[in-house]
Amino acid sequence: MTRSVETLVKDPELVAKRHEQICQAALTLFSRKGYYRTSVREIAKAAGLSIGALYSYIKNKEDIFFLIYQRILSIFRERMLKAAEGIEDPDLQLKAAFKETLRIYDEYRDEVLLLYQESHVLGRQALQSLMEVDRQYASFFQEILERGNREGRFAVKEPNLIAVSLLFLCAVWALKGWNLKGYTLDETIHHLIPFIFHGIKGFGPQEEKREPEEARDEGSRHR
Amino acid sequence: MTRSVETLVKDPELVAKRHEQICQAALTLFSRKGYYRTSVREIAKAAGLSIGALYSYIKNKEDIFFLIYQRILSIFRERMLKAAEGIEDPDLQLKAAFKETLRIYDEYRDEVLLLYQESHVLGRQALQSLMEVDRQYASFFQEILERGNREGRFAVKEPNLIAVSLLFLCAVWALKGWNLKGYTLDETIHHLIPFIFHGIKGFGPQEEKREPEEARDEGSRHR
Amino acid sequence: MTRSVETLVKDPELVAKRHEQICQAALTLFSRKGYYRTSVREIAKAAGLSIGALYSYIKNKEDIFFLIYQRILSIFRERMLKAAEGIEDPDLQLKAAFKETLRIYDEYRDEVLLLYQESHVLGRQALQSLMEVDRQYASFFQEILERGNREGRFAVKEPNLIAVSLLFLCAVWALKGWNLKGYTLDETIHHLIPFIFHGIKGFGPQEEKREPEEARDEGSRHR
Amino acid sequence: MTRSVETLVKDPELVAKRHEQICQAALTLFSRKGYYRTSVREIAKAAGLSIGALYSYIKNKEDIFFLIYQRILSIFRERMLKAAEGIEDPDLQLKAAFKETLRIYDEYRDEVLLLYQESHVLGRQALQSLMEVDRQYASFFQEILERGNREGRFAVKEPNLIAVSLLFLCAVWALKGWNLKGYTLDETIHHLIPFIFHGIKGFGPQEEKREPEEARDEGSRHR
DNA sequence: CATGAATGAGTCTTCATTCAT
DNA sequence: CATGAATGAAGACTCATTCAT
Repeated sequence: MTRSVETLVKDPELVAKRHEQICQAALTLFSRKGYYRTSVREIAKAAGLSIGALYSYIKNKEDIFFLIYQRILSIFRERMLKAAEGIEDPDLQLKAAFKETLRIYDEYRDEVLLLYQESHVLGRQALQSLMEVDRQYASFFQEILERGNREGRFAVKEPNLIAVSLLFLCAVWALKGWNLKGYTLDETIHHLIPFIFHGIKGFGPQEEKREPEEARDEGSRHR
Repeated sequence: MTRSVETLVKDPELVAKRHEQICQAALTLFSRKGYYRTSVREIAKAAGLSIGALYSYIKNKEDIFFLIYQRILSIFRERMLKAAEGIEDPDLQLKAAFKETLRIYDEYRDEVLLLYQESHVLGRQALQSLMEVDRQYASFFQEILERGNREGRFAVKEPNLIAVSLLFLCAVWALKGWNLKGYTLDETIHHLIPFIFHGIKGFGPQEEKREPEEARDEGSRHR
Repeated sequence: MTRSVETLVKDPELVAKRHEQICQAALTLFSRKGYYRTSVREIAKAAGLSIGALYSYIKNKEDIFFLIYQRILSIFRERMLKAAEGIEDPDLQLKAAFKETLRIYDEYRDEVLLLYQESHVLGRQALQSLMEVDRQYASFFQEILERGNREGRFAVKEPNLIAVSLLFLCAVWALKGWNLKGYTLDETIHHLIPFIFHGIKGFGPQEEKREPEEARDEGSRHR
Repeated sequence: MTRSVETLVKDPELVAKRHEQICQAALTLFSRKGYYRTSVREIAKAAGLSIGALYSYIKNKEDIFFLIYQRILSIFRERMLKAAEGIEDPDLQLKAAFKETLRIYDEYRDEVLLLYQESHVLGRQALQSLMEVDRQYASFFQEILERGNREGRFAVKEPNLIAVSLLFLCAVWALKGWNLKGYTLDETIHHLIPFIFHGIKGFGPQEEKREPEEARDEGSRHR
């Protein structure tokens, strides 16, 4: 967060445009070959820039990673907050947040993998801010849980711990997808939510509130 | 699994001893700096070997990674199976398996991190076998769940999906530990298990079976 | 022939210039110390390039060898064909071809030595094309011999075998020069030609056709 | 010649036996892969010795080459001298010497190739002595030529030059054999001798002296 | 005499980064 | 702003040779 990518070029629009190109190109390459196996030359070529030009928009190879990572975090946060905002019912809000996060992680699976696999590329500082974002993200879940507790809807002894776990669980799909090839994303969501709510025992009260707007694809038929 | 590390030196005892040294040294370095930031020279020095000597016990830098990864997998499988074998009650067996896995992941946190972060270092083949092991590991959880279902103790619609998720959840501690600094390992286990059994609703039947032998550290007092 | 040297740098003129530098430098070193005893670093230094720069004009160390060898072959073929073309009289044409080849081999003695001594550096493919060129070169001699036979001027039973032998004989000077230190190149040519025409018996018809244009340096005084 | 291979082991018989093993093994490898591409390890293994043992019978890798080369030279000289000794008639003696040399070169083709291709491996000293042997070998041909001249049988203006050329010509078969695949060794000899005697004109007196003892395989029928 | 583990200098090669044009 | 040639430090790996057992 504190850190930023210094550019030689000053025109902010151009910078934004170029950064977009660079991220696009680098992400594909990083996903396929990993950060270290990808050379700056390749990124430049894939981005349609000369090396010289590339280096007018970044200072380091690390910067490229940082660029991607910044982009991801802002997208994630934004989308998730938007998806869950204004929902009063804790059950529905948690569901919405969880579902959206899974969807995002699915959509940005490459990016998620990158964050998990190559985050050590980032220096201390950047790593700290990544963790900070993660914590914020988790605390968003935590607040829902706590509200649910207060309203007598949840019975979560350690909301912090469970929030972190829930957020982490969202990454199963992205990180262990190869182990879940039998399921679609929606099926995964569909079956994961009851687990989250009632565990493997699954004998909690069954009368769930319906979410009218999404009844088709994952609705409340389950459990 | 099929693949093995060819060595110039033939004495198996010496090879084992040296491989131990190498793994020890490499693991520390890999954990601290990542695979690519660690040079073979450093590993050699840390292992107390000359580069030449090191290279008579491995063929590649990749081999070093493979060595570590082989070691981890065999340890994990063995310990987990032993910890859960012979337990009749599905609740207790699942608890035992889950707890042991978390404990192992804690004990071998560096290794787990390595597996998650640098596994792309492995070529196709090795990667396949890693996935295979993961699948086996998961299917062990799956069988417990299925037995629990049959005996009317669990109500898990998709044992496969949930098994993968449970296994994945074991990695929270190792991968997100920095976000759980407030908790000890035992606390984490202690609070995660009810979540797994009853979800965030937590209103399932509360009379849990005690595990006589381990009542002290995680017993059923909670909830 | 098919194979070519890929370069990172694209400007063809620059590439040509650098390749020239590299060949020059490498040839000297290879001649003095052999291919394997010469390090790429030395070549770079001798060529006035940094290693990095050198490697943007070649892909391999082998490429350097290939470059030299390509250069030699094209020079040789061109010069020899030009020297002998358009001569009607078989005696004179063979003489011209033989003399020119010896001259070339003298001028490019280092290169010839390299071809004989280090050609095994080349992979299968390049080796094949080297042999092919050699065969073409020999078949040029063969055609002269066959025409001489048809015109009743030569009596060569196996033109192919003798052509190969003649071409090979051209390499004496380059390969066994140290054993012929008493002779100049011209003396060598001067005395080798009668041997080729009449053998050690040397009692063939003595009235040789003069070659007006070169009467001075090697003329028909001999025999 | 002056130089010799120092051995740690003192028993001369054992040394001789081991040297034999080493030469055998090394020759095969050198022929296939060249001197530099062959590692001492490989030689040791191929010779059925441990590296340690190998190094008790040589001081250097170069020594191995020297060993082979010494062996070749002594064999060559011995066989050639024996083959030609005591023949009075210069024609027959030259023929005998030439034929035997070709045969030797054929039999020891690998070794000949080695001498031509890798002789630069030898240091100054060894190289000098190799040249010396070559000179001696050539001067043997030279003496025959000179005697032939004196007896009015040959008309060789520069016996030295022609002797060197003749000796060199013997190597065609070994060095350019791949270009002479159509011919057998005997055919090659059979057609090369008339060339040497009468050149490409081939119109010298045809009444050749027969060599009674070898009339079958290459006799004077030809021409 | 034999063994083979150990040594480490040296090899080829890559790649992030700079800077003159 | 763009280009891309140049730089050279650093990396993985090989291999001749030694020496303790």
